[in-house]
Amino acid sequence: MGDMSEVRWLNGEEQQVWRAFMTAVTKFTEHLDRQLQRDSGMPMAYYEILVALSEAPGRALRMSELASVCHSSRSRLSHAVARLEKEGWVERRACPSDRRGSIAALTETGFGVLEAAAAGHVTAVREHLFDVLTPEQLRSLAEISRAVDAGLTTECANARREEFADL
Amino acid sequence: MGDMSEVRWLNGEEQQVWRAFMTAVTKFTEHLDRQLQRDSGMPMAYYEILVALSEAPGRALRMSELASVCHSSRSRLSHAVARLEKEGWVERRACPSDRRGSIAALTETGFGVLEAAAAGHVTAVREHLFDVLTPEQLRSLAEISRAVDAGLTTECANARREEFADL
DNA sequence: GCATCCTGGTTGAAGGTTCAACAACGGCCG
DNA sequence: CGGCCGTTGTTGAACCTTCAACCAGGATGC
Repeated sequence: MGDMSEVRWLNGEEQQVWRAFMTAVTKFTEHLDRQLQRDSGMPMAYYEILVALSEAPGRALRMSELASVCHSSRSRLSHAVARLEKEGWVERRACPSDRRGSIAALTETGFGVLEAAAAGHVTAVREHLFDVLTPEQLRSLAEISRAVDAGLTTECANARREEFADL
Repeated sequence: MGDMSEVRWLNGEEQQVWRAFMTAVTKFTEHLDRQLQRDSGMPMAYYEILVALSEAPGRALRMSELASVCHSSRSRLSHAVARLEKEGWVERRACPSDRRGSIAALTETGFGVLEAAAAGHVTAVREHLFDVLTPEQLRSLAEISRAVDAGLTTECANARREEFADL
């Protein structure tokens, strides 16, 4: 925890930016989530798991790698894969090199479901993100995203360093 | 549903922007949510309810208005206020002008909790958003947010129009 | 007045996420 | 080998969100 003695509050203009940003993100992700749920019966987090698997060599990945690719916790992934397995979209295999390991593999059925879901999802993304922004704004959004991501990554590194400092 | 016969897929560059954006948003909101949960015992959605109430005249709002301010469904809000009421941060009152209505009001305790939570939350927002972006990028982010929001708003209107068209 | 429809709000069940606890395995060092 | 620690993955409970169903009260039309 940093020093809270001098909080740099947001001024009026900053608040406007902040709220506009949060509103847009909330509505946007909610829209995508609802679209996928309605048309393909899965939330966006599950769709991204299928995408990650489909792009992996052999359409299979170890759970821990899958978790890191999807920015997901192990626990969440474990629950999610359990559901995807019950649907018959993914199957679990033993990992030959490490007996702790578990490998999630996309089934043919799962690949088909993903192919069917992709069209609607991509269309929604294009309509509500790419089509409403100019090329200039898109470039800017990419830069902004990378900057925010970088800020969070170094932050996590800092947090880890502080943890060690406590010991 | 629109015509899916010619899906305009994302090219490589577009995919990069898309993934960078989603990664940044996911990590960012997760970070804020975790910070609030850890330091103040509530998720961000609940924090925003308290904020909305604190800014309303008399620190009270009707449920439906509160829902629209917070971009929340009625159901979600109902559950959330139930929890906030159990904590003693919000109380429900009858609405004098409409006997169906229910009014959520921030308690003194709730206001105190909000004040205590605000410092850490605003600090996190500043560190991971405002501090990592240039003034130019912030202006751009505001424009982008407004454009996306507008795109979703007209889309909702279209959806509603299509609903009517079906009848 | 009354039938009808719409709006405001709540509820319960089902599904998703988080957190803490745990079991099982690998790696390392004595 | 044997003890110890870090990693991998799962589990169950608690919590949050969503969805559909529902009740109660206003609004409209006859």
